[in-house]
Amino acid sequence: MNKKLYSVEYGKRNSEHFARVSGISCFSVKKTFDCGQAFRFEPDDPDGMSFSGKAFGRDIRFLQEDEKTVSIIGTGEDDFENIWRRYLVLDEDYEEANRCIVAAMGSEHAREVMSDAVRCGTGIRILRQDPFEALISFIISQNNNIPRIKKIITALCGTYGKDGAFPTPEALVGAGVDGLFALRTGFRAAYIYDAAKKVLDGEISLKHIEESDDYDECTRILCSIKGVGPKVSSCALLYGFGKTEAFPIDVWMKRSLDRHFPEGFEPGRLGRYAGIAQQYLFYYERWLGGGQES
DNA sequence: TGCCAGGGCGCCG
DNA sequence: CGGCGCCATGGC
Repeated sequence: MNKKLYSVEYGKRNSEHFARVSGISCFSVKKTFDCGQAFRFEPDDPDGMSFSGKAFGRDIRFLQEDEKTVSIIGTGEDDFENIWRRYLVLDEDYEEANRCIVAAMGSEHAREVMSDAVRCGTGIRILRQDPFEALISFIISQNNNIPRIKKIITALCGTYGKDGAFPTPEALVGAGVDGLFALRTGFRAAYIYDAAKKVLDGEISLKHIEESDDYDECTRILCSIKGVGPKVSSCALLYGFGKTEAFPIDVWMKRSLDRHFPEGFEPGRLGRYAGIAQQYLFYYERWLGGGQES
């Protein structure tokens, strides 16, 4: 137990500070930032070895040096320890998670399917994003496609965020439903507004949700926001609040479960690894349907 | 050009 | 409860 999962060294290159994380397993920058969990990152090269974007109000770049080495460019030691280590969940043992996920399946067939999904998706790391950003982002995601989600979030940050950071609850309430609607958010404008207002007023405490161990209570709280149902709620809890037992089911996941587990699927068996398993299945389903059959 | 998108709400049986 | 139309928009 407590085995060392990575080591880190700091440096400076071209007047930019960086942290180089080495000896890490199951970390693909490309898969992690291209799998539809974070919407503010874009590849810097066609191969996707490097992604740049914004998180926690900072400009940051993640560079895949080799299979077991990732450089975080634009951070010193303080930000690495206080922000990026947690954001990337570097202390999660993904090799152990992968074993547990396969072992948790109830039949040989299910183990084979899950094993394929794990092989396909391994390298994805479930990011722990800012709670408010995750909540609003997944409200925007509903009945929407990933390119347009990104576009709306970019507009939101550019118009109402300070220096391009994700907007505060106060800024979004200040925008008003009309201001949000003007950014082409459509019927989601009122939902975004309601979420921001409930957080700003203190009717909903994001900190309380973060600290709560009662998953059902967290769900009830988030679902009291207009336009937040089981799916948006579970995504926010998984990607923004560190509730790794969350198992969001969207149209892709429905297809995956129908296709591979006609006998039924019990996310509860996966415990705290349900969220990772869900992301593998989601990625696997999109890969199968995305025309990359090679 | 239509169908679809990391859904949820309101209404109806 | 379960099904279904609708919501606003644009990617493909």
